[in-house]
Amino acid sequence: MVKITDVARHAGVSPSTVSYALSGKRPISEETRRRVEASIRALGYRPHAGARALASSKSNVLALVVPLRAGIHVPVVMQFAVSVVTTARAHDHDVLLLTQEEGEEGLSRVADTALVDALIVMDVQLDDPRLPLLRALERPSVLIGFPAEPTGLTCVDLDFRAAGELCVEHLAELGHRVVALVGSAPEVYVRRTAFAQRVVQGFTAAADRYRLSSAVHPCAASPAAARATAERLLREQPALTGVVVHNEPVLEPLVDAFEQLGLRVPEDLSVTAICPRELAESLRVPVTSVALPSAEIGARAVELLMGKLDGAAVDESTLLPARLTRRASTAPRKLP
Amino acid sequence: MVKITDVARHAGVSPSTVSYALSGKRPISEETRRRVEASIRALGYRPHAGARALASSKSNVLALVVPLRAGIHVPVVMQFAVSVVTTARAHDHDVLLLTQEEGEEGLSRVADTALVDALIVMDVQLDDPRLPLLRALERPSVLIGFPAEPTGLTCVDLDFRAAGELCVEHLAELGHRVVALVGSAPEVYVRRTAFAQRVVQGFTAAADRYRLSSAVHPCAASPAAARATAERLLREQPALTGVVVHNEPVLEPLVDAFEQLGLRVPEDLSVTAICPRELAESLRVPVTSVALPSAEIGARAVELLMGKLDGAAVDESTLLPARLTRRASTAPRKLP
DNA sequence: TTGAAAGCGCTAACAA
DNA sequence: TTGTTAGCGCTTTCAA
Repeated sequence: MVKITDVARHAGVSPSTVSYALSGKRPISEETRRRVEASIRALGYRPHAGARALASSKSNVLALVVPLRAGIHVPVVMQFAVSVVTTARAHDHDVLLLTQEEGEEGLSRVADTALVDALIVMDVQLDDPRLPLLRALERPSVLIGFPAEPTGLTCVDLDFRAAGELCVEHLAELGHRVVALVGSAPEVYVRRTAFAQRVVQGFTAAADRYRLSSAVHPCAASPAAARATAERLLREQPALTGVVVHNEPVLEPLVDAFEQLGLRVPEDLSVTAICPRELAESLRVPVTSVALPSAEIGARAVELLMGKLDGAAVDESTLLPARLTRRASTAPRKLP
Repeated sequence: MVKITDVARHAGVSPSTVSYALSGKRPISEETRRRVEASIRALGYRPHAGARALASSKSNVLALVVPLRAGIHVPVVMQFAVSVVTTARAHDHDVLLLTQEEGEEGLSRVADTALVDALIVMDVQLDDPRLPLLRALERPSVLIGFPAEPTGLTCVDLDFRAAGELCVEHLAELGHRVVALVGSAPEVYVRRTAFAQRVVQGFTAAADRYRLSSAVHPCAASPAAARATAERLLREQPALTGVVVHNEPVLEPLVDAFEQLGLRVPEDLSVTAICPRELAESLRVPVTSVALPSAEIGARAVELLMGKLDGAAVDESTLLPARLTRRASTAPRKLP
């Protein structure tokens, strides 16, 4: 293995000069820098990560905790993960993958052993059991999602409450008076997952504000559940003309089910969704939607973390604004 | 930060005794072990990962390279990743996540800096550009998938060739004479992704052996493409009665498309798939399938790597046997 | 602008 | 069964 002393000897300088040439933490003459760089290339030198971590107390690794539970939409998780890795690499960091299963013990393990410098936690619940630990940890962390009590934590997410409101407002402005929210799987609510709760809050608040008749239906992530939900909606709210869907895997089967039940989208029923843009665009009838910007959220999480690692004061709360894009699935209510 | 010398002092032993008590690499008296463990707990000691890696030249971290390209089915990738992480943790290792994008440079970076002890590479192409590097690397690796020339590499995968054969054999034995393979997205074949190619080989070989009339159709991962493929199949092979689907996102829309075109499954058309078991079971008509055991493959990859890290001689090639499960989507051919 | 040298916290060879 | 000690390869302070 080539080490820093080998490079130093080859370049005719001291090891510290090589180190500084690499880190840029002190000025190096043009001439010396060139020699050092040439030697590094000639010898194929790569600094040893462990030695670096030991000497500098920085591992340049971030932990990413991904959820693996019922009701979460896997492609969205992957998009997050990829954007976290990509952004982290742009900041010269790597990403260690942890599963939710490892729980609090996993978090303290990687933090306390200095395996990672900082942590990103996904799928936060309103009353997440990991919060006290994250607050106490000596390493910075960023949550993707807002718990009920975010004080002392750094959180980033789409403004899901606004997303729920925007969908209802859009439907209300199109003249719809009876609306429903088809939400995530029941387990997601049982766990009090933050983002799901906030959509419900936004939906309900806006529906009340506009004096709409409204209902909320959790829905499991299967075509069968989608069909059952569609049937139930029509039974319980026969005058229904507006639906908000916050459940990716169910969006397409739900629209299909409505059409099979004789409701044309958007002629008889307007549908809006909160989901990744690509999904909304990919349906046979492109769906009016509030985009879920996974890549942006992941990138933002990493950047916040980099700020904290640099000792900067960063915003405790980053709510990415919800924006609604009109597509073919919504239309003014037909007058009876 | 609590360090090993603190623990040693607290327990009244030497640092090496603490180290050995932790690693079990030499016998420790019951009495001493108890004292050491008590001190570790009392002080909340956690060994510093970097210091460990430096002294032992083992980081206890594996690299996992995940694909992010068109035509790969994201949930399957996540299943792999999760099973790799879970299995790695069972062997006291962590997992560093790399994206395909980082390419060969990313592999040598994490290997040469000793950030990781070993690597797992997914989405291998028949003539993967990373193979020479992986062969030359001083650290062990395992490929998920078989390249054209696997000599000198350790590979694990489902026996996709056998999977393709099994599906055809099953159809042939049910009396079907005209069959088609609906494969992965065209890009996947352009890249010569190993598993997709092998399915085609198995499908074709078995069809020839049984003297079936057969055709292969790559298909993009969208409902629209599924529908177009269904129409094309019926146009080009009007006597078609058996279909093999090797394309997860397309399975359900394809079956729907066939039914809308007036073909009942399985009465008019028998459908088999190569896909995760859960997907095959979840359709309205459960699909006869060869299961893609992602979790098993991921676990096996980690175990092979652990063997190699322990200096064991492991099989160069691990082909998990393909097994076909009959479900409701296949039936004997109706006689005309 | 550069060099010398003291650690960073741990493991493992050597010695007892 | 245990202790002593020499590194592991790098960063960073101190000194020039």
